[in-house]
Amino acid sequence: MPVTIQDVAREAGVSVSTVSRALAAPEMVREATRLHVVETANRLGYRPNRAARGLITGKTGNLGVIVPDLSNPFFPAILKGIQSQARGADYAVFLADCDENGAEEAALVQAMAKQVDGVILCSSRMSPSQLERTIGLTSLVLINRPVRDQPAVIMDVAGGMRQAVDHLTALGHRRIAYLQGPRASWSNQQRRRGLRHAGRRGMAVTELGPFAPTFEGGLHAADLALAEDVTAIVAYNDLMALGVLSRLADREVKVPAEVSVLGFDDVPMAGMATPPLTTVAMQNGRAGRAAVDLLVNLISGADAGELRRELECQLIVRASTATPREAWSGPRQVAAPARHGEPTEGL
Amino acid sequence: MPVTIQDVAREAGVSVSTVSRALAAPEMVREATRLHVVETANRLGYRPNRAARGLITGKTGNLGVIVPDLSNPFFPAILKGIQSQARGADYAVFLADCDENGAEEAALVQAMAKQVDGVILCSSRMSPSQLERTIGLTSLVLINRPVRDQPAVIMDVAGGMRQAVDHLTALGHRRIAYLQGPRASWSNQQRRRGLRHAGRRGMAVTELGPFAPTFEGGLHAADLALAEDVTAIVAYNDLMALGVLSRLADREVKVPAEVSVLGFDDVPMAGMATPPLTTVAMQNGRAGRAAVDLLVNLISGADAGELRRELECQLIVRASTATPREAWSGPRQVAAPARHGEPTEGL
DNA sequence: CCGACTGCTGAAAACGATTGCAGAGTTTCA
DNA sequence: TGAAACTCTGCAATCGTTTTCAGCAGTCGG
Repeated sequence: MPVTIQDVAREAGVSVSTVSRALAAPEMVREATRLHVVETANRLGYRPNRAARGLITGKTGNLGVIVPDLSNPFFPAILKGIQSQARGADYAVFLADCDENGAEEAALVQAMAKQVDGVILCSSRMSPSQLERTIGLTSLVLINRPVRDQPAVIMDVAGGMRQAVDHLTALGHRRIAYLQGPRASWSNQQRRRGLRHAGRRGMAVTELGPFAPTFEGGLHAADLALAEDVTAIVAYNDLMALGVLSRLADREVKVPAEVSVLGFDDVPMAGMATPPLTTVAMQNGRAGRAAVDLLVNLISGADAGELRRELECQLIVRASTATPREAWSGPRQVAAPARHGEPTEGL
Repeated sequence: MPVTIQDVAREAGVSVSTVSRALAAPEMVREATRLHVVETANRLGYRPNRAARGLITGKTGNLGVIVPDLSNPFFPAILKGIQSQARGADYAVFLADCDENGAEEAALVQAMAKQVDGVILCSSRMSPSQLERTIGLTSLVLINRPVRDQPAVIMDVAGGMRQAVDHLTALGHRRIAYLQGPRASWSNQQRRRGLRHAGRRGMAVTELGPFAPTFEGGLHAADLALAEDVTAIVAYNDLMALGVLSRLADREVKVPAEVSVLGFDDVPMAGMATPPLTTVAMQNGRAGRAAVDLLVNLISGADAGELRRELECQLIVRASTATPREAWSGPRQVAAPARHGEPTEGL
């Protein structure tokens, strides 16, 4: 029922080869013929069968994307970038969710390998050995997980952390807490690396955790952080930071008057929290687009292409950070008269 | 380089036909041969080329999914359901995001049609005529948008609204406001349909809007709602409800002591808001799974399958709704002494 | 003992595209 | 004018699979 290249050829009165060339290699056929063929193809609504094409060319015209968890708002943002860039390059996108499971992720790549020209792995959860085995199954581009000389898009998280540190230093903070995410994760390592900058700025950092990188993890971590003698809390990501904010509100600790809170990722919710969360924004959309560029280059064999793309992070200053009015120390008496310092908003 | 059916045949000392049958139609080959072939195939790591198979069977083994906007937390939840169910049925999933644009959506279906066996449209943004034209391009299953006798998964939003109304009635509310979402949207229509139930319960409903179904829309709507003489605010969705919550907090209106707030969707953030939001939960994961079931049935031509699947909604009572302590009326004096009614939490 | 039947296997024709090769025109140049 | 060079187009092979059809061997009934 669908219109094939044969139909077009018959209708246009030429051979299938000519049709194929008219559409794919314009310079190989006479201009008049080309126009005629193209017109006929359009009139019939011909669209080449990609499976058939793939069979002979060995290319599928598809890209695969694997994310650890779709319900983590961090990934849809990347996905949108991948989507739009892939569409522009005339690739379709296969999506799979590995449920934070490295083995599942490896299996998915394996299953996808034959149906795609390459795969983009977002924040891969695979173990190094799994990853090592997976490389070579198909063209791979990693996001946020550099491995040897594998093409990758990485975000300069350490740089982002340095911005955060400088921001807090400038405000006058001298003692801060960092709430760790999953200890093994590359992102967590990078944040800690950036934290070393704090020492050079004469700031004392207390590392707590690891905690679950979730809202609940933040609730949990908040109490521990309050028990430390710090004036600012830097959370592994925004979800945790939101948890911290929530817990502090419950305990009637004023943010940012008494404690400043800072997150990572700039998820959509960050700007809507009370107070709006100061956070380190990642360029997720651009990361997705860059990954597609890298992958397309890799596929087309243009080894001239760069192998690694590093994206800057950007501190977004909102209302959850301010100059430390006073250090928080020890448990607070619930009924203590609140000092209504105006919240220094807008900084 | 990849191992083909020919390789397996040669290695096993049989013909390609036999290999094909051994793997796909076990009853057509002798048990001993089958085992031998299967063993050889596994040993060589053979995986059939789906493009080649698709060429002859006319089936691709792929499903397409189109969502209006990935960054809307409502859709990833559905997507996860689609994912896992599709994987179980041995289908791969093509994903596309139409950026809330009906024309784009139609174009995407068109582009996908040849590469998939069927498409799932989540909350389609197409106009009726666009949709009408799209039906027939490929097998189509709709989520949250019933059209004629097209197979669809729909959520009983009206029923959910009735639960919400009953909940508020039981608490003693008599005057509520409903903040509309996009007026043309099916979801909005359904919520309004459910609202008619309020009349039968002797409750007065003020409909406001339409507003943008976003956090900002909620900020906007909150002020208008406060100007009405109501004790509860029902928002089109959770994002709006969160906006309302935020705005009310800014204006120092206590929720739920002074006004109850209620949302729809139960997005992950709803439970993390302060106060945690009472909301009508949709079974997104199940909706996704059901859509895949419907689509697979449709594809396999088993017309015996049901055409429409209706899923119940479930009111999740959290802390943003309570008995109306007093009606809100007129602008509040900012410095008025707060009556610290304990927030009746847990209801 | 022969024919029909059954159960299993292999040869070959598809599916829809791309592409190397060769042939048919047309132009160029001696 | 003839041959060479060059353009353009068609034929046919090819990709990896499924599926139809036919064939072979063995079994069973008569």
